Amino acid sequence: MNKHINTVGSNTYQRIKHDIIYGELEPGTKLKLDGLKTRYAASLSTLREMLSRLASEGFVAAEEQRGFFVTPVSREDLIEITNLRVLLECSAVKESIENGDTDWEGNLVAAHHKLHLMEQKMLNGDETEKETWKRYDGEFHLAMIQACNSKNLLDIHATIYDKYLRYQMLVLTYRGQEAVDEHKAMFDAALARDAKLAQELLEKHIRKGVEHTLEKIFSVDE
Amino acid sequence: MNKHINTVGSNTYQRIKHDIIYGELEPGTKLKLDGLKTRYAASLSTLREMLSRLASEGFVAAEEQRGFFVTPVSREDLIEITNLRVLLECSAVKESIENGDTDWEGNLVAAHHKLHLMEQKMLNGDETEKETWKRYDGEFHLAMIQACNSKNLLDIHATIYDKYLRYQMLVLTYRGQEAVDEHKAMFDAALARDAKLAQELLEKHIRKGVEHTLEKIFSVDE
DNA sequence: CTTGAGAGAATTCTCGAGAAAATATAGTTG
DNA sequence: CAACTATATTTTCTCGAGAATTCTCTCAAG
Repeated sequence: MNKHINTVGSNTYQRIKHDIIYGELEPGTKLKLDGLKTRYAASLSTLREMLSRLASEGFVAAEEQRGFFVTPVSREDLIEITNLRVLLECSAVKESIENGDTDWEGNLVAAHHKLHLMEQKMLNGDETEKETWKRYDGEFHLAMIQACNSKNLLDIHATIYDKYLRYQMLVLTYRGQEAVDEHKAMFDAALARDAKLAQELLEKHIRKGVEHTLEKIFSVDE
Repeated sequence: MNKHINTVGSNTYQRIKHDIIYGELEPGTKLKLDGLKTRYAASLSTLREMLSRLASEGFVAAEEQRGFFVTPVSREDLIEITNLRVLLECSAVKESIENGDTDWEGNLVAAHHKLHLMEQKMLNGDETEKETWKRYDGEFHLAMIQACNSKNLLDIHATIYDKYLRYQMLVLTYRGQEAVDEHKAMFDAALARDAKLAQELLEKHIRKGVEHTLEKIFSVDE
């Protein structure tokens, strides 16, 4: 299915990134090279190379001569990430709806269908595949903006989305029917080529989801 | 003045990045590790680490098992970069104008003053310090958005701006009095706290500058 | 009881060497 | 002469070791 990238480097890169996003490496944790060496079975040089990459993407904080840390989380950071996501994704969805061809529509229909199936599963109480569900959610949002004609924008968006995803994983709340309806409404607006409506729905959708998250994570502490 | 970072790594990182932005390493060039090793006097591991970083920022293209290249330039890419810069910088300037405190105003006044002095020099035919001029230009634009309250946005903007700068350096045109007036108008709008006007002026300013560049680089070829 | 200095330990930073893969070259066959 | 194969060369990828730096703990002085 998905091509297996076989260098030690890109493998550990993906694993570390995954572990940060999905909370297995907790925010603020010191990433000691020697510890990572045993955990990921890679050499110091290789690890440094990948940590450097993750640092420039913002998942890792690097301090000169003092090592690497998992980037901490904070209320302010989540708000910044959210605003950026709204800005980028709303801009992209407009372009995408205006430029999208038949292939784009096809992929969008498929992505929404897969997401919808998973959402039904979740509504029925099956919470065994939260990670898969979130992946379909991401793929649906990506399908919406795929035709925006800007590789640069899609790249930046992907990173921002992953950062948003990390916050989601810290609580992993499911808004239920409400979110399902929002996805459907956005999907319909996109097929109807109503860019303005899609933008409005998208912004509300994103902000509502994050409010939910903000309350749960940063209600008392930090 | 500016603190000298002394590790071999960050030094070569800065030098390679500089050489890419200022065209000393031409777009598309194959970056052979062994060649870089002699040029920058650093080991393979260190070089790989820094090239990986530059790759994830988009200044270098990395192909699995096939090495590193200076990211190519293209008309489409410049247009994408421009649209992103407009999107990010206009959003940031609005926030900044609405939130900026006295410190922000002070820095902005200083940045505009320095830029203005340099522009006068350029108008008088002194073109010996183009790099300094472009630095002041960048610092002015940064000063405008500095108070936007989003580290994430400022980070992304900085990278996008550097990419824009590389295209500028490929031609290095000077629009003269026109650009000077535009800077002044934006500066005045910011001090008058007229966010909407500042946004409009900024978008026009950016797009005009790029049109100028587009014509010169991609008029015939590629 | 706090503060500072200094030795020792832990950690990061940098390097060159060997393994793995890709590219270029030469040789052979149809 | 073209196309394929085998070999040689180049280049990337990965690793562990040693140097440089930071951190930690102990102990003494005020």
